[in-house]
Amino acid sequence: MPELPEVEVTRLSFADRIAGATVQSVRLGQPLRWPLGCLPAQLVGRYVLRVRRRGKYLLLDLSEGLLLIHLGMSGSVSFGRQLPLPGKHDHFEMDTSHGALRLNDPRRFGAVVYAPAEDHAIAQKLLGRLGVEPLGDDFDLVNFHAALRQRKTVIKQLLLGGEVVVGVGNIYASEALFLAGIRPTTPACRISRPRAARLHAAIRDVLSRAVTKGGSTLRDFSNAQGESGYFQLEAMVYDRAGLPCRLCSAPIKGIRQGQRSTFYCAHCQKP
DNA sequence: CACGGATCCTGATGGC
DNA sequence: TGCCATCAGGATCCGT
Repeated sequence: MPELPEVEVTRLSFADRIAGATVQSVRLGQPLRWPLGCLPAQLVGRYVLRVRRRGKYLLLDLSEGLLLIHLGMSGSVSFGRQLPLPGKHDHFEMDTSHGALRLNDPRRFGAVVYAPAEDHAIAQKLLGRLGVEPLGDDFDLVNFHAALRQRKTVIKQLLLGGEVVVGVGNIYASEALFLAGIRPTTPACRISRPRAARLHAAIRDVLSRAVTKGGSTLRDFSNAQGESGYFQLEAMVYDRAGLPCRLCSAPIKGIRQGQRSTFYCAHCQKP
């Protein structure tokens, strides 16, 4: 579910409300991808300074230390004073003076990790290899094209990898490549400067529009206030195999790349 | 080293 | 309240 827009929409939906709150208790459910890294009781009494985002991670700056939250494939966050009783897939809950923060994650690919302020290594291990933020000033065309030229991997896989640019997941990778007119199977190093420019613009465009629309999620995304972004942004190619291209009516192709589904229009997108 | 594949886990869906 | 195979928005680890 969560690519950059969904994570950012989640952040925006509770960052202001939780800022300044004091942690009152922490409850864990079943194990997530990684252990929390401290005793739940250790977080009690600290307060939440603010909530940032890096790639697909939510970063809660505490009065001492940092809490990293990743939503994995199926995670969603709720924050409120009157949450329903915890269900079987609620695997992290932090009660605060401003309300309860809860992670629901059926597949448990997500994680909540505490990084002590004095231990730089933990945050570094999770965040250290991440590429640039696509909606930030550091995402510039010259560096982007230079990075593409160094990589032999196909462009779809490179976008998903997150080492060049973060936040582009499986849906938006297909969508951005469609907008850029580039076939997902194209080796990154063979993309010319003008085509890299189109891709650069397409990534920013599709992600920023999705944030504005509240997260385009084509399935079950909802933000921390329970508001759904369902189908608010129309997919051009994602999950449309066999259906007519919205631009040229040619049938959309569905293929697999690295165990992930990819969709493209063979007429509108060139190798 | 860069790359491709297997892997973690639960739930939904569709064919039989 | 049928069974089985396949697929799902992520990211790490491991072998080559």
